[in-house]
Amino acid sequence: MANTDNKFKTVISHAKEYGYVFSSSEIYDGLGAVYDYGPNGVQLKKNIKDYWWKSMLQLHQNIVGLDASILMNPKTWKASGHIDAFNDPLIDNKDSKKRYRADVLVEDYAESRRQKAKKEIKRAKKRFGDDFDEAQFVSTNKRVIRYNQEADEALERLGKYLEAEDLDAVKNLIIELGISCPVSGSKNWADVKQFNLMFATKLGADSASALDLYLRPETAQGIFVNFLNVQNTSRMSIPFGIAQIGKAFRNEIVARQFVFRQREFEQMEMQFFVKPGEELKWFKHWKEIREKWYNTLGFVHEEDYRFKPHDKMPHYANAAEDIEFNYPFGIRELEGIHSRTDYDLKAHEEFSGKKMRVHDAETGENYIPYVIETSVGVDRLFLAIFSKALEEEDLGDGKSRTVLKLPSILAPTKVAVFPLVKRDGLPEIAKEIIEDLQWGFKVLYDDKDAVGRRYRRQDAAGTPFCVTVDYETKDDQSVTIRYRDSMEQKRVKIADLKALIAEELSFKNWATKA
RNA sequence: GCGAAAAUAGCUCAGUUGGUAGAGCGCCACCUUGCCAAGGUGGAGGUCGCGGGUUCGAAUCCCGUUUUUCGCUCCA
Repeated sequence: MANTDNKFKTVISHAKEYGYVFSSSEIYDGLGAVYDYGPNGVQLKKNIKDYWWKSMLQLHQNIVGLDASILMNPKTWKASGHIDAFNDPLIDNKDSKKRYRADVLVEDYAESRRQKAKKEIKRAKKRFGDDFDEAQFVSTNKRVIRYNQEADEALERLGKYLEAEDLDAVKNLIIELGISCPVSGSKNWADVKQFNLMFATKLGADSASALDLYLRPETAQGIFVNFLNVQNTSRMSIPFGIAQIGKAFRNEIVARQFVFRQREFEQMEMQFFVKPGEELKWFKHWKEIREKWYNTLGFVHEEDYRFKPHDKMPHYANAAEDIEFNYPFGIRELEGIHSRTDYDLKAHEEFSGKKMRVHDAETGENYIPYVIETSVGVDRLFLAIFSKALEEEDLGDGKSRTVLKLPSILAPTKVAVFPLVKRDGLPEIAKEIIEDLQWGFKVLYDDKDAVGRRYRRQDAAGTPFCVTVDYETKDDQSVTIRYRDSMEQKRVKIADLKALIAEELSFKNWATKA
């Protein structure tokens, strides 16, 4: 445990030290859970997005792109269910001025009942020793039965009231159960209120007549409301997909764990429209595609990531699985793959009065397509890739090196070019090489310190290739290329350098890795 | 939000029972060296997270606050 804590801290400080991630407005003490991407970070993030975008758009003839706005007509969120579902019931204690989630208070109460039951069992176990029959005791002991019953009943009623959106009943339940404020012990509760996780804002400079808006809490709705536009203009027919990368905003009550859970975050989503009844086949299909995609980045199934069906189905889905990644701080969600049925398009048809349908040439019927969604958190993927890549590698003889083994296709800087020494015309040759390579790749020049130290510096920054110009270069136009991961060196002609690196960074080679 | 821990130079940290801020690395300049980091000389850089209080005197003690990490909860 201490190990994983350290690993996460190492990841965070390495990200800062090498210009990947800074905390936002840091000189003013930052802002809770908001982060900025530095010079290397922005490039890595862009490369991740490009790799995903190409994998979706270039490799599928039936997927097209879209960039919808962050601001949308507020009716969108009524139709999507966010205004109703993106709410948490909160309750304030009037004495302590503390705010709690009303449902959690009841759940904590139920848990404390169960703890009491467990205590009884423990006590009995001690008393009866080896003869103790736990199952028998649990089903006959009056106090244990009562505690467990009280817990079950509280949870059952809570569920019923929340379902009915009866907030007064939730408050009365809290009072009836005698739940007190964990801080002050007070039972002086205010009314239960719904807390909205959407960022509210206003459209219009005149605040009196301004329209209440929300920053989008997910990018998906931008795709759904544009469904007809895209379908009509791109000559797509079912099945086809719409892909989008963009920011979304959520007023999380608790935002934490570095860039993992932020209030402002970026999503990469593809909504795939299919015939009703075929959705589970496509659901499986996209799971496989996404699995292969992660494998091309060197992610290992079951070791780095796994598929996890949802415990409770979202309101819009009839099948839902997460891809969870093994982060330094635990296994957490990275991507959601959902079968959203016709929930969204149907709702938009209802609320807008516009037909969200496609024509089936075979049956002659018009129908609302079903949707399979794959949705990745860009910042989460960034963190997954970055933390997996960061290694403290043991080189033997008590030596080690810090190396950031980013997939070369994603690395911010592709090549660093060094003159072995800073004289005798070697820097000039190095700069000539850079002038040529920079048309294809992000290249960097460094002539400070010993060359070995320069290699290590690039290892830590994640640069996959280093090219060194030495005295031999002047005689035979050859240089050494040194590989970050293996530390091996190869002698190549300057003329062959560009093609060699292009091959290493080829999208085709990466995307078709097994 | 509750509970726990932390905050001193760009980074990692030291700083004794309160007595005027230190090291290593990094950075800049010069010298030296030259294929896997940590040679020499010189230099820049800190109102010790912020605000109060106690004290003749606070990085150190007390209170508050902000930020970060961990546990509980939710999501991409």
